[in-house]
Amino acid sequence: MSGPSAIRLLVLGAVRQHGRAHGYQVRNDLEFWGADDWSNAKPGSIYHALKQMAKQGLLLAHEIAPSTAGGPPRTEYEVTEKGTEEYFSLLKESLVAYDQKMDVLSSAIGFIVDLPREEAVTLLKKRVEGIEAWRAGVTEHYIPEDGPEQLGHIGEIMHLWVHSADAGAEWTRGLIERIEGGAYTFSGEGEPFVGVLAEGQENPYASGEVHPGDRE
Amino acid sequence: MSGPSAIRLLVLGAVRQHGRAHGYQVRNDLEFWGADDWSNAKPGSIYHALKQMAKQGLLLAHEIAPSTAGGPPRTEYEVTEKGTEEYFSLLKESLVAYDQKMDVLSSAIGFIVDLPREEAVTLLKKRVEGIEAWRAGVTEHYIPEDGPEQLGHIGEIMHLWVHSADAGAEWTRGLIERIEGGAYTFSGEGEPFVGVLAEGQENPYASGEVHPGDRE
DNA sequence: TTCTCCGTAATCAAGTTTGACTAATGCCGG
DNA sequence: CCGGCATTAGTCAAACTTGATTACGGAGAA
Repeated sequence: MSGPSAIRLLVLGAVRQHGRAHGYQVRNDLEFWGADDWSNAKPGSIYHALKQMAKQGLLLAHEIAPSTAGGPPRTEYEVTEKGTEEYFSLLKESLVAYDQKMDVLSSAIGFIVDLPREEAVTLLKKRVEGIEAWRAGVTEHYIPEDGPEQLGHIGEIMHLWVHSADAGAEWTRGLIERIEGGAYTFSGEGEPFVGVLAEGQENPYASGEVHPGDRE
Repeated sequence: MSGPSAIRLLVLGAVRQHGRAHGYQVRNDLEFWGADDWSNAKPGSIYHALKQMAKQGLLLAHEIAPSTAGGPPRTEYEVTEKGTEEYFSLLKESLVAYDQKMDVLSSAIGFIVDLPREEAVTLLKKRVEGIEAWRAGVTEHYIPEDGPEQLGHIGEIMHLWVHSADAGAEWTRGLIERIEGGAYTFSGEGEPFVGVLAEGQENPYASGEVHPGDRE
């Protein structure tokens, strides 16, 4: 398992949308997305990912003089060509991979409009097929042997996974429909939707206030 | 977020079912459950959890002479009283916590029969309530402001989460019904279902062969 | 002016996760 | 009897994650 990682995609995508961004900017964007809630987009992970990807040549680091607004000297990053390749590869993988890892899928949805509309649809259809194949495999693998119910309550675990796989497939089909129906603005279709905070814009979802129902 | 951890519950529960177990046994049980697929129950994590919990007094470690069947000297573990407390506390928390963390829930389902039937039902009902509260909070928090659709395709992420929360609630309701309908054997109801490998029994789901649909 | 608090930006140490690796023993064919 | 090879059991370094902490400058209070 352990397919593509959510932070890498998130960080790469956030930097890319800015053209050039420093860690704090990325951190703010991801908070704006709510990604600190539904993925491991915590400060440490973000800065780590930035450095790591810089070391791997996916990002180019520019050391910048102390910022105009206080704080330690900051580093700005830019996505390299290799980074762009990695970005699209991660994005496509994440859309197709059936991992039950919602953070990865969520991240990919956030960037899905970076693809051409038909490609997005194709990938999502592949995703549905993947889920169906997985479902067939699992039910066959875990049920028969000596007839069902040999598993006792353990079977409920499989039940849970299958149920939520079905829900995932259903949601995906809905999304495909909406996209085919013309929703949203995809790559090459004019003014893209920008999901990042403009310089100086306030973050309405800034941390501190916890959404109701969240546990600790 | 970051509620209860799946490995701790899994390891504690596995050791408890054996009465006394060494790491490899636990590792095999969890593989039998498929837990290495749907949770981070990899060897390193298991041995780490064992040592950690021994240090914390939840497990008692017995150093044993080299095993009868080859390999390095092994350590057997036993759950202490404090460990039992932790176990039930983790189990209950995991059943109720609405984290969208399926590994935690799956682990808890595996041990749910360690609770009395009515308590299991009560906890699951609390779980449903929790999901509903979360849902209400999220939809309210992320939708209005300046009317919906301000989010563009980003709204699809919330859509996804809500959709799968609904699926989770539905599954939980189904389970409650089955349990109330008399399914499975719970604590204090006679011969319990044993979900571990007997000494020397072969593991039909031993690793190597990947289930169809799994990615890498 | 000086002190303190706040927002910005990033680092750090402690803990966790990973999967490849080691090591010891028994089994089987030649 | 001896060399591989599978099995059993566990270790380890490298990578990742986390939350607390540091460091800096500016705004306002005293």
